[in-house]
Amino acid sequence: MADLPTPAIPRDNALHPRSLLKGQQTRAAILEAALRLASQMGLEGLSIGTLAEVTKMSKSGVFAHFGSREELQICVVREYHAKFEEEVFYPALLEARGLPRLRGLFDRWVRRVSVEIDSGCIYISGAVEFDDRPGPVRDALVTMVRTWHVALERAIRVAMEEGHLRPDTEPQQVLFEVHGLILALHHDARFLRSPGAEERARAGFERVLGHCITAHRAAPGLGAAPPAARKRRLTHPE
Amino acid sequence: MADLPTPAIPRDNALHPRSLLKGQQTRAAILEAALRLASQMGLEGLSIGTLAEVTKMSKSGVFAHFGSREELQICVVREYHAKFEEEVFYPALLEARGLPRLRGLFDRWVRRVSVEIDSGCIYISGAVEFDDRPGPVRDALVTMVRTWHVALERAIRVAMEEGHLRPDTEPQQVLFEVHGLILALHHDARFLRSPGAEERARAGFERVLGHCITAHRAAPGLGAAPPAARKRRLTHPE
DNA sequence: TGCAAAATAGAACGACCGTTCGTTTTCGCA
DNA sequence: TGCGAAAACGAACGGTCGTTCTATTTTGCA
Repeated sequence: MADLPTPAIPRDNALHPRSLLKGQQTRAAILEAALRLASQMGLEGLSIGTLAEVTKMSKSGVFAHFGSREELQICVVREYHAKFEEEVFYPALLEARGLPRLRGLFDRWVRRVSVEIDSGCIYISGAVEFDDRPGPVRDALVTMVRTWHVALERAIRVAMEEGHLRPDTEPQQVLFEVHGLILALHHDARFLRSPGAEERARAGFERVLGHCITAHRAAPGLGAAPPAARKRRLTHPE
Repeated sequence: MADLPTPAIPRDNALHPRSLLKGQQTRAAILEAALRLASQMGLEGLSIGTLAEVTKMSKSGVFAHFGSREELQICVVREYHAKFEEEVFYPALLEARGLPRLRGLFDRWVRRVSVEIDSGCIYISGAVEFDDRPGPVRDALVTMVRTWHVALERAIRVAMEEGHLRPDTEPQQVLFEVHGLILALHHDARFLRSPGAEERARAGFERVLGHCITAHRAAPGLGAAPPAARKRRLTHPE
């Protein structure tokens, strides 16, 4: 279950060095536009016609790259996952094991949702759109979110092992509450457009930690990066 | 700014006693079906054609009662608000001022979201669907959610006045975190379908309260109902 | 009981949707 | 440079959508 099955990228051809074959690079361009569109209108609001307009292509031209709207949606979900990995997960791995890394994960998560104030988080909107619409799109979404949850839970457990969090901490409970803070941030900032949501999310995080932290004032700082961050990826459960 | 302008109910005609005029009662039936449909498919997924099938009417027959799809959506939002008021807000007013009432509000809120595990909360799904889609539907949603937030915040303040919560409690912060717990409950139960979400939400609530409670063990109980619960309604801000 | 008004039906509209298919253009490589 | 393959196009199909319009039925009350 290592990772995303990289879809149909032809072998690293030794001849055509770094330039993707034409098809792949327009496909990438379409996907980028689709990601932007889906962030605004939701995965269900993503239409091939609009996508064709934005990319200045014909509907059938766009369509040919994915074979069906559903496949397109799934590709968008995977693309979002990759971006999320890159911006939130990987950078946090460079911070010291335990509490600093956990803080790093949350901090980048908050930042991402805040940045997305006018673009929308596909995990969150997708969860609502597909919560009772079975099918491969829903499955892909669930897999991605579960992956992220597992990664977060692991970070919490590591913080316990390192002695930063009390041994009686319940990782699932902490995860639940922290995720709630992010959802509330998304709701208040994006929907209600009430200011101060980001600070409230951060304050809430500190309060959640305050409950299970051992060394009070363990300097919220960023310890020096560990010598060699092990190459690790988010891996999908099951 | 008292309340919902009761829409177009003809004067309580002394002659046709309790039976609504035919139009009003089929309108009510349509609205009920619409509420059920919108809970499953979201406000955007609500279509007049499907609604006509469900109610065994013609599309134009359904349409005539609302004049536009947008009006229908707004009516659904208002209907949901009324139900929410009835099931969550009013009953909690019968409990003792302060902490008991606050607990009552949260308890019923949780119960509602849990019951809705297979029906969907329109406040939550609507917030995601309309977070960047301006218009009267979004406005109606925001108004309703704000109303509920104000009511909750007032309950928190009352608990402070009663001395149940520490005077340095920040009502907005508590509200933010409690709302996050509900959103996480909705997400985990409905989307991830992970068991135990309800208990985690309740545990989180107790932990949030634990931070600002004064008299530890103030018996989570339900004090006798106050002699005369003042007739109060959720009133919309602004 | 009868008549005006209200409620419902039914057909049709234009717009957009995802998808198919045959053609034309462009690309990648010998 | 030229040729086969890949990519993009453009028109069309069947379907659903919200909405409009004109009949037809049902209702409420004199």
